[in-house]
Amino acid sequence: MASTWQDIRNEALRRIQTREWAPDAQIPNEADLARDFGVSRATVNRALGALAEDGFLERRRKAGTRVARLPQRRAQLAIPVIRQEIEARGQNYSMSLIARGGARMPPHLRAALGLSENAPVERVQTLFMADVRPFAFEDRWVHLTGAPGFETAPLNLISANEWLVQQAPFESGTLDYSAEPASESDAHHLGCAEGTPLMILERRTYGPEVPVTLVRLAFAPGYRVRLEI
Amino acid sequence: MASTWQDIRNEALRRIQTREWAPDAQIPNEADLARDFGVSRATVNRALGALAEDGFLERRRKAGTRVARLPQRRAQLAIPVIRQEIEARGQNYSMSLIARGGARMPPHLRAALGLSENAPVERVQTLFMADVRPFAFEDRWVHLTGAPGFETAPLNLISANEWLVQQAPFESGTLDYSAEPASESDAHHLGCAEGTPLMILERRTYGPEVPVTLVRLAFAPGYRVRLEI
DNA sequence: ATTATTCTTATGTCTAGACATAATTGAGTC
DNA sequence: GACTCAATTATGTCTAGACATAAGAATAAT
Repeated sequence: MASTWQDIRNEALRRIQTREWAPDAQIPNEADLARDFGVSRATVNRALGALAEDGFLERRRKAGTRVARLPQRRAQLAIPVIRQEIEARGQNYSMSLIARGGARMPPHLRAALGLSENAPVERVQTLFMADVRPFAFEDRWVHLTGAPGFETAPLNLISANEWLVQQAPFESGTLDYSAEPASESDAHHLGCAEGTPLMILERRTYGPEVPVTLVRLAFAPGYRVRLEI
Repeated sequence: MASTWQDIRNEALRRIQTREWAPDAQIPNEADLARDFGVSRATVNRALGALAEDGFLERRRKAGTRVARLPQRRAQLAIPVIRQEIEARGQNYSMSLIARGGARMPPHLRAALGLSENAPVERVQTLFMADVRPFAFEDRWVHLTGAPGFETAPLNLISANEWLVQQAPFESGTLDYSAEPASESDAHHLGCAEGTPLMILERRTYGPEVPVTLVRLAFAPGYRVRLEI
């Protein structure tokens, strides 16, 4: 008879899915539900809050709670830390630093990250291997003001990715996946033919104050991005 | 002076980011933090729970709370409802039913969805347009037991996707993105050269009891999947 | 030494009551 | 009718206290 907040959430979800609570319709308020279920209002609040978090319900003070018109579910992707991704497959992770240095950053990339003309940047190119096969080729620009100490990071020992995750926790960012033909450089490093369709990830991350890094990752052919719902 | 649970969360996050609470280290227990911050334990619990949800902390009963070794942040993707995606760009959505009927489903696809040999399925092929340009080509298999009434859905008026979302709310599923060369069929419908790199989405959805649908979506060249953090 | 059993402890959750806050509703005014 | 302002109301959150539960730690039995 004792109901946990998960029980309430499951029952509410069932009513949504069976359309007992129709899309866009108001559902009873917390106080009434609490009475009906025989629990305290805090418990109902926890349950409905979780469903709102997951996009099944829309809640507004005074206006009440309604079922989302399109149950816009969100898929979650654990941000790829390449080492973990490789190790999760039971393969052996390794990486090698291909190139590193303060190159001139092309204006369109500068603009994409929101950097001024003379902001100090460093470019790092890394190849990641799963067992003996190339897994991904990374071309990264790091804004040194946004990642102090990066110039002296031992990138032969730890990948730029992991160094940044540990040393310069970011606040926000975007990931953009696209399908593109392998460039000459991609093909060379990944050992595939030029023009082969590759999954490309472009990632931008921003710290509390300034942009931190812009990354272009080219994955070896056959790579899949999996999201669970 | 009054602290909300968000204040506590922010302060905890600050300590994590400044490494005042180092990765993998234990942090004080809820009771102590509650005393220090001058709030109730429930409030601390709410704050730390949120940080655990976001992957900054790992919590286990009795063992206590520790800072995640790698703060594995999760990116969220709003599940693509194609009409919304097109309309969000300010373009005009339209679609046309290319083919529909009860074809024989290839064994490997059957297996992928977990269907038996004689489960009734229907195949639907749809082309989605943004303004006058092809946007995506959809090849969908629907398990009729999992989506009762689908045989008579007016797919010339409403897309299979929207019909299913509204009529057969699913429980779980997977999305798989990959980069593949355009097949002859893809190229024909999307108006690109065969072999052009395309973003492919393979989506499987399952109802409470049975599999519902397996979809392969080929997006026109240039398509990007964007995730926000 | 190894295994089973019993503390012990930190998190997980529920309750009842209270106040805060946003937003709609309705009343009163021009 | 259009506008302003106050009343109302549903959600958001806090508190203090309580019990539940998982799992590490200590103890007892093999």
